[in-house]
Formats: sequence, C-alpha cells, structure tokens
Amino acid sequence: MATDADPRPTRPGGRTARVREAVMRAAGDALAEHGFDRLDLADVARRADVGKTTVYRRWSTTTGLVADLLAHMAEESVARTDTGNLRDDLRANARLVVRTLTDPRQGPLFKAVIAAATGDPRTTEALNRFYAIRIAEWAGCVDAAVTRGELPTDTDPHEVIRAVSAPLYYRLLATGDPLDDTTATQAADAALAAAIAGVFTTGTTSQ
Amino acid sequence: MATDADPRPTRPGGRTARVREAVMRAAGDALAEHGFDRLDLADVARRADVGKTTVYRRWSTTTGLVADLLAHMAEESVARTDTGNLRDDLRANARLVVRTLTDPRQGPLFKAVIAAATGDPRTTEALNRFYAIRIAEWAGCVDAAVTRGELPTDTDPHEVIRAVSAPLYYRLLATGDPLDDTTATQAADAALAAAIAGVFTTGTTSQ
DNA sequence: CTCTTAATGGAACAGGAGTCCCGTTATGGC
DNA sequence: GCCATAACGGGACTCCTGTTCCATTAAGAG
Repeated sequence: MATDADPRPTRPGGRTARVREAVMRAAGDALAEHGFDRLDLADVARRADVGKTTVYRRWSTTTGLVADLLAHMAEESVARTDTGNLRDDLRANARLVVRTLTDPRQGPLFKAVIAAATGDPRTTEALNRFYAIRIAEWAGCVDAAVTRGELPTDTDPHEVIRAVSAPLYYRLLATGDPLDDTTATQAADAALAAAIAGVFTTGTTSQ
Repeated sequence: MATDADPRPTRPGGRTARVREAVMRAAGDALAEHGFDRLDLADVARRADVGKTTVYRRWSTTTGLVADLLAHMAEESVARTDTGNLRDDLRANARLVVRTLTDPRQGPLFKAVIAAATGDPRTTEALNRFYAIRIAEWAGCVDAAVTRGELPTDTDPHEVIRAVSAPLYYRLLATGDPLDDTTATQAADAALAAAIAGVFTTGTTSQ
C-alpha cells in the first residue's frame, strides 16, 4: 500500500537514508511554496535530485508522502521552557506557536500539511500523532503547576495545552485574523483563566 | 479571471440561476464525499446535470468554485438562540458547531472547504468572510451580557465567540480528539471563564 | 410574437500526472 | 574483495484533467 514507508527495510543504510532525507526536505519546500493541492511528485523528485520512479515507488501518493513527512517532523523535538511559573510557560508556548505559524516557510507548510490530512485517513492519523507528541511535550509544565497547587488537582494537562494552541490555529485556518504577540498572550491567558476556573478538570464540568 | 462569479451578469434569470443552484449543491456533495483534493469539475458537472464546459467557463478552477460555494453558504443564515443567559447561549453555540462538524455531510464539507482555502488567496478571503459573518451573528448575545453587566465593559464580543469555536475546530483539523456534547460544554465554559477574567478586553491584557 | 445574443452543451483536442519496463548502481553478507 | 539483490534511474506509455471550437437553446427587450 501507500506510505508503507518501510517499517523494516531490508537495506536501510547509506543511500536509502540519504534519499529519504533529500525527499523530505524537498517535499517540505514544495509544500511551503505551492501548497498541498499543487504538490507534484515529479517536482519533488527533481528538487531532491532523485528519480521520479523512486518517489512513486516508496511513497505512491502525495498524501502518503505527507504522512511520512509528518512522521519525520514528529521525530524532531522542540525545546520547551520551564520557568516554574505557569503563566510564563503558557505564554512562551503561545509565542512559539505564533512564531512557527507566521514563519514564511513553516506557516504555509503547516497549512499544507493540515489540508493534506483532511482528505486521507492515514495522513490524518500521522497529523494526530504529531500533535499528540507536541502537546505531551508541553503538558509537563501544567503538571508541575498542579503539583504546586496552582490548579485544581484533577486538571487535564493536555486539555490546557490544547486550549493555548486552538485559538491560534483557528485564526490561521478559518478567520484569518492577525497572529501576533498580543494574540499569543491572550490565548495563553485565556487558557490559564479557564484552567483556574476548573473547566479542564476531568469527570465533571463546572456548573 | 476565476471566480468572477458574475458580479453583474447581463442575463441572470431562470436558467443561469438554476445552473448555479445545481452546481453549488453538486459541488457540496462532491466535496463532502471525496474531499477537496479529489474534486473534479467534470464530476460536479455530471452530478448537476450540466455541461462540463459551463462549469469550467463560469468557475474556471476548483478553488474558484469553492470560493463561490462559500459565498453561497454565507448567504444562508442560521437561527441563533438568545436565552438572556450568556452561559446557555455560548453552550448552545458550541453544541451547534459540534453538531455541524460531526454531521456526516457538513463535517467533511467544512474540512474540504478549509483545505481548499489553504491554497488560494481568493478562497481564503471567502472563507474569512464566511466566518466573520457567522461570528458577527452570535456576537449579539455577548453584547447583551456586557450590557447586563455580566462581563467587563470593554469586552470584545467577537473574541468571545471565536474562543468558543476555536477548540472545536482545533480538534476537527489537528488533534482528532472526539467532538461531543462534553467538549462543547467545555469549550463554551472555557470561553466564558476567560471572558469573565477580562482576557478578552480591548486595550490591555490582564496582568 | 420575433429577434438578438447571452449562456449552455457536445465532442474533439492537448498537456501533464502517474505507471511500467528494464537496465544500472551500490548495499551488506560472506 | 566478490556476489546476490535491494534500491534507484531513465524513458516510453497511458489515462485523465482541463481547453477549445462550434452548434444549440432560451432569456429578455421591443
């Protein structure tokens, strides 16, 4: 099938790995420049200095390629701040997201990747996994805040982190409203206020 | 150009209007079934019982067609509740969004439309306009709450409504987490808590 | 009702994305 | 270092998306 992406290739050394790296980079560039709907595997092959046949053989479809690209992106972790102050941590997270989404390469890339995921279950799964990893990386600072007694004990840390990103992505994808430091701060503060109010506690909703 | 969508057609009567209606419906069906990346204008023409040439002539590209579809969707307004209780209004709004996004036809359609908008400026603009209209429709109940003194006087009503939808769309498009009544309530309550805390006031952010 | 022409429909045509075949390269076991 | 073969590369081929041309239909003014 598509995206088998060689779960255990018989010969993963040198060349195969080089090809994958080159194609991943080329795919990212192509997506950032033209968007997903104009993604052409022949173009990716050219950019990567790789045979067109190779790209079709290993990834089959554009969605298959994007799914593997997401796995590749998930592999590289991003450093996270941990100031010991939840508000500052959340604001740092929000600013990081804003910086990523407004970056001339990353922004269009994220848009393209999300667009690709809307049409293919396998890519959707890869995208979900990517965000699950990123969210889990930041959940730690919420956990610490709960331990320090700043938030209700049964607060769901993942839910708080999601609440920070959500308005920023909503702006990027749906409303088109500006993404800047002010909106980042607002997103972080809104998530914090809701968390303190106990909205993100498991089991019961605040009544 | 694309999407001229006949700003002032010289002969908009009967047939032209019928064709547009049929094509809009067919485009919505096709998008909901196959997603944007597999949208074929010839297929849309067949579904609408219309000549392929007609579709290409009037809308040119798939993104042009989606842009017009968004304008068409923006024209139909959705009734809004106004119970006089902000929490209930926001929860009703959240439940409406969840019901829409989980609907077997509407959900995939919204995904497809957002995917289309990521690749084309004209479609992006149409999508932004669509959400601007929908958000403005619901801003009224927040305004009323401000008047009643339930929220700080300089609260931005649009920001509150956006805050309700954002986590739901984030789930739909990015994380893939479930969308149900519980998440709807949570989204509404989170927005309310943040609004009460004064996060959505204009000018200054809560310090 | 008649006439002009905007708008549509059918069919042939062109370009490009994706497939297939087979020769070439270089990995990894011996 | 040598060999079997996994993996890659080039080019011809196919099919489908999108274009063009011209005949046909019907809107709307008089």
